[in-house]
Amino acid sequence: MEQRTIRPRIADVAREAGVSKTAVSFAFNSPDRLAPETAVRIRDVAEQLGYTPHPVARMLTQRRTQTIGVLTPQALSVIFSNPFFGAFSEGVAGAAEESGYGLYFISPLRGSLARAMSRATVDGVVAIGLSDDHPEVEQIRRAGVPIVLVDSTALPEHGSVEIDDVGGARAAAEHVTGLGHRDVLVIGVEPPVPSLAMDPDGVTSRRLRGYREGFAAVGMTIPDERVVVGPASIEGGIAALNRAWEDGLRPTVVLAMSDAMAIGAMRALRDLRLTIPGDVSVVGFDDIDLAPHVDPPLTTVHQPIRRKGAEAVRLLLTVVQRRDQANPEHRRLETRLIVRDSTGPVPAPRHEEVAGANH
Amino acid sequence: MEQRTIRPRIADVAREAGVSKTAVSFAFNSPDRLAPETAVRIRDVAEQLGYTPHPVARMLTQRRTQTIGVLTPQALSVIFSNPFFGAFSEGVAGAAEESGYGLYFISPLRGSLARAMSRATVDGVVAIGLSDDHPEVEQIRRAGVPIVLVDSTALPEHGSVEIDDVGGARAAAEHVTGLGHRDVLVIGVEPPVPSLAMDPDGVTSRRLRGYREGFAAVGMTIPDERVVVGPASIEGGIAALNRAWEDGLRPTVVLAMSDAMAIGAMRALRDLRLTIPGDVSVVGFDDIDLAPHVDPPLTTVHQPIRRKGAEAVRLLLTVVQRRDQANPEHRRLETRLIVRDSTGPVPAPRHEEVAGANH
DNA sequence: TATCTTCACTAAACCGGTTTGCTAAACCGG
DNA sequence: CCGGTTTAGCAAACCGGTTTAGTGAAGATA
Repeated sequence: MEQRTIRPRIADVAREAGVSKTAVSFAFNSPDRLAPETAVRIRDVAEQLGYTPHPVARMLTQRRTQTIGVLTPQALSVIFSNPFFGAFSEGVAGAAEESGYGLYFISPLRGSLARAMSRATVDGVVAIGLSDDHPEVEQIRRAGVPIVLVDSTALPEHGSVEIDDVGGARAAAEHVTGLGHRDVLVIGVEPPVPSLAMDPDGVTSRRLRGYREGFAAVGMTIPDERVVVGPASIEGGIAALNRAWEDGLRPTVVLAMSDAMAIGAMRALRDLRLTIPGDVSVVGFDDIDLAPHVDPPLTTVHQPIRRKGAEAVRLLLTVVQRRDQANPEHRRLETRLIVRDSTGPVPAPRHEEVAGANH
Repeated sequence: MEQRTIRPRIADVAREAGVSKTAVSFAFNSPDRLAPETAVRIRDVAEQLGYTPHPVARMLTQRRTQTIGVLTPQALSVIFSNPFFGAFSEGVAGAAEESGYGLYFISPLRGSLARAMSRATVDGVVAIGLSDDHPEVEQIRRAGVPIVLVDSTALPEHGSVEIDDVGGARAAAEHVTGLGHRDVLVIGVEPPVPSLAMDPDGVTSRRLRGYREGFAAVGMTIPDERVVVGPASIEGGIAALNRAWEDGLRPTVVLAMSDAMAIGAMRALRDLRLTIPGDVSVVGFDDIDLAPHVDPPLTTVHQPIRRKGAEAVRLLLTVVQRRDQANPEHRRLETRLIVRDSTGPVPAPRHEEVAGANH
């Protein structure tokens, strides 16, 4: 019946209080420029009218939005299915809130990240997993907003936060080779856009390099056929492991690049009537909160997820607030292997070994 | 050295292309009002200048932001520590993306949710767990933006999505009473703001009602001393259980109102050298993705988390897009008990029973 | 008493777009 | 060849605020 109440504008308050728009603006933003009683009166009128400054108009004149964006090259609905991202967001949100910034999530709009970016009203962006071979990276950068990259170092002119992927992965590999394992399956995370070749600077490549270094130390290589990728979720892990299994791979250890995938892999292995770590050992990556609580408690590479998010925001805010793009900071956080119960010594060769598999 | 490049404005494009601002605007928004070749020329110039319409200015004139907000009464950094919220966000994000809407997270700004709200540039809000006894709820509603409530029915003039909390909780209680349990500990989720009394319409109250109904069926009551609350996280569960234990409670079953808390409780119980479900049974609530994978697989009340988020967005968008506040829709989604391995028959009375505890 | 400040407030320009109302030229049928 | 319609594009108003550059009166200074 009654149409939505039109929100009062600054002019309404001005008229009602018998002052100019300027005075109303002052009453809110610099009350000291008004006689105290005038300021109070104006704010009373505003309160009573239910007036509140229109945030969009305010953004326009102040030329800033007090908002930072979190840019993800994949749909949020897939990103959020990885528990890692929840923890990362926790770090981002904590640092943003602390500085009074709002949080806006930017993900591809009708297939285009650049389009989503141009729609976004943010003062700066934390981009997670945006590799420099992303087809739209140039357009995104041309938007001219400050960017901090997480998990991709490729663009040195922007600040960045990364972790020691290679070191962490190597430690994982050394751990399992030390247990006698030689037959490995690597489960990697799918790059957001199917590039022609695998981005050599992406997380997957870096961690793979670490795994290979670890195996190289005992004179082993990890052939490409032993590497399978999928989305970083439980489902992705299940699918990846089953695919490998159907391809005839019979690893004694699975190195997964995300805990969610590791958990999925464990599920799939169990469904194949295998025990962990009796028949197959599994190592994850991330050390999400739940890693110690799954069955069995997951051996994994710990990374400081929350801190990664928080640091990224702090880096971003220094350039946003100082308008100072010069010599951006690159920060690398440490990783470390956490040995729990999903890894154990290589099992004695099984009788019913499948012909032709893994030598 | 070089200051940040000033982004080109519509007037720059107009001048460069030798047309009016109007023409440029048309070239982007209604190209059919221009001669085809003119439209193309203008867009070429724009492209070459790196022009992209200023999103804030556009919002101002179009009087809409193409963004929806997710309102949480607690800090995002605490909200995100509950895996439930990741899944919920997944649902929200999926539905929002599908309709071309951006996602903005609104959480208290310097202690005030209303302040955060007035800063937020959104066309509508999905409010999760906003009870009507929240001190700022009136101010928030006065902002006049469409709101859909999730997990709180208290404001019938807004659309809402809820679940059958009572039924789910009752089923959980019936399950454990059926196993012979009588000594219960309820672990509830802390309301966002410490109200004077417990909000009778909050999730915690509703689920507690369900538990009580289940126990009432076997002639038992759950006294208030058997109910302890805390933040809905693993840590919160650990703390809650330990607190109860120190208070001398020795339950044979723990009913937790969130899986995260249930997992925390299991951890704490193990650290007390108790087995699950041998010594103590545990039931969760939510059925997060990881619930089947923890040790032991968690018996819990399933709720359609993603769908809850998606439905809320869809409800919101119908009122946002139709500008139609009339007879808002209230949707209730089903819950169901999923029995896994964290519950079992009540154990035979232990020898070393602590004097004075639980009869 | 004349001039200089300070104080309290305002009119107008501006932020960067979109939209409305209009005009001049091209087109069209009779 | 003339009046009527369409087409292509423009000037100006507008969205809802903030900020700049004053203005007039009161108080301070010489």
